[in-house]
Amino acid sequence: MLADQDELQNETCRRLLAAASEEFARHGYASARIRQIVVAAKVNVAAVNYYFGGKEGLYRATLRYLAGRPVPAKAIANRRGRAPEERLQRRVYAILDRFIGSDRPSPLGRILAHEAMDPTGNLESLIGDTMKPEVERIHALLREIAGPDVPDRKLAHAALGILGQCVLYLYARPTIEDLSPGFAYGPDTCKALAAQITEFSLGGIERLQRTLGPEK
Amino acid sequence: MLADQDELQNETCRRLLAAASEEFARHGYASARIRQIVVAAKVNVAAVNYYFGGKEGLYRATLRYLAGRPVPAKAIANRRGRAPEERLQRRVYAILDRFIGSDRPSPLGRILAHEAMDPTGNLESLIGDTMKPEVERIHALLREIAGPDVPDRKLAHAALGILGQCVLYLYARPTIEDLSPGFAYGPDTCKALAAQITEFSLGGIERLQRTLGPEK
DNA sequence: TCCAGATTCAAACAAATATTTGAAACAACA
DNA sequence: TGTTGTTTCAAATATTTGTTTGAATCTGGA
Repeated sequence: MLADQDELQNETCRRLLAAASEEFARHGYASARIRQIVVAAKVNVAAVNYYFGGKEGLYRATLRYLAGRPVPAKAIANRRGRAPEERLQRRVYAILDRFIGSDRPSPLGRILAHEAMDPTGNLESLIGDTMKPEVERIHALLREIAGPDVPDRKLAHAALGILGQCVLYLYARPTIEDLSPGFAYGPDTCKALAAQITEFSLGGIERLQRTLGPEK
Repeated sequence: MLADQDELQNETCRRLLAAASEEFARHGYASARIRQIVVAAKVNVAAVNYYFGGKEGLYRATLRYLAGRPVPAKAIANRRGRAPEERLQRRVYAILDRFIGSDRPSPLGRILAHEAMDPTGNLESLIGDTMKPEVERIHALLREIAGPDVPDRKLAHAALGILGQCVLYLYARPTIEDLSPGFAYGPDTCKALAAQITEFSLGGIERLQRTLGPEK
């Protein structure tokens, strides 16, 4: 078995990880089929055990492989100095782009969703690596926007709400396509959705401020 | 094999359906284990094929069994005459209550989520029976609230956003519990969440109206 | 009581699946 | 070229899982 950092140097490993990402993303750990993976990777069955020690090892390596990938460069440009509202929109866009930016659903996002529905024991670390920082950043931005008077609990809930609006498009893709026919996934949609979600949520925050009573 | 309507008259069938609901809800169709179900139901393995013709038959019967259950009475009280804002909150509460109202996640909701992630071919009818009417009702309420000037596309998106905020708590339960420790699922939470989601979303709608330009 | 049909049961069966194996092919190097 | 360690391969194995089977048990009448 190779060390973690060597996995990507090896052609067989690379093809295996790529194919595994697709398969695990589509069906989740339990329903994913090793055979399907090795066929797609054009690799012999035994390679899985030779390099990764088995299905579970391959799964964990796949998680590392996906979570370790840097987020797309265009999404990170989130310079300071801009208004927090604009930075929020960029954050929202970054999430959407990572999850539904391409024409296909993001493997990492889908695995995360499967893991959330039927945990295999790797959920905590996955969340810690991917969602937690995201939610905390949003929470902090909301604090900047809302000022000090809105209680923290409400802002935390609002941050989750924003996340919820984003991940709905990831989790429930077939549902969405069924509910609003003509909805097309892709980069353009991504930008438009980011604008709408941000707009909608800013309104929500304003109302949270207002219902506190006017400027106590 | 029995006719659909007779399934609930039979003790064995009833126990089987109850156990199947739990197992399918936990793991989804593919990962659910017949053996697990029959052990939980205290029933012989052969009963599955005897009464339902196999795993798939049991699954379909389970879907009928769950989708056919009436929504809790307390949630339906949605009389006309009230302000649309209040009716919206009642709708949101109804969804939350159906999905996360009890201490345990709703089996129907979880199966829906599994089905959305890895469809077995029963998704369309499930959505048609449960989610679609819900989203349409919300959409109509939003129209009442927002007036005629906000474009339909934006309202449709807002309706999905509300749904997204609700289902996040269903889909991503372990994630939520990890992200905001101390969060407790239950009837009280349900009421509080409905209030917050509604409040937040009303703010979003207001802002949608405002960005149209003042009263064109 | 006896019979016929319905239901339950333990065991066997067949199909699918991850894993192992031992030999063959390959690569690096003296 | 010959040798050594690594990688690939087809086939065999063990395990899990849904399904079937045929006998045993139960049930409701004649």
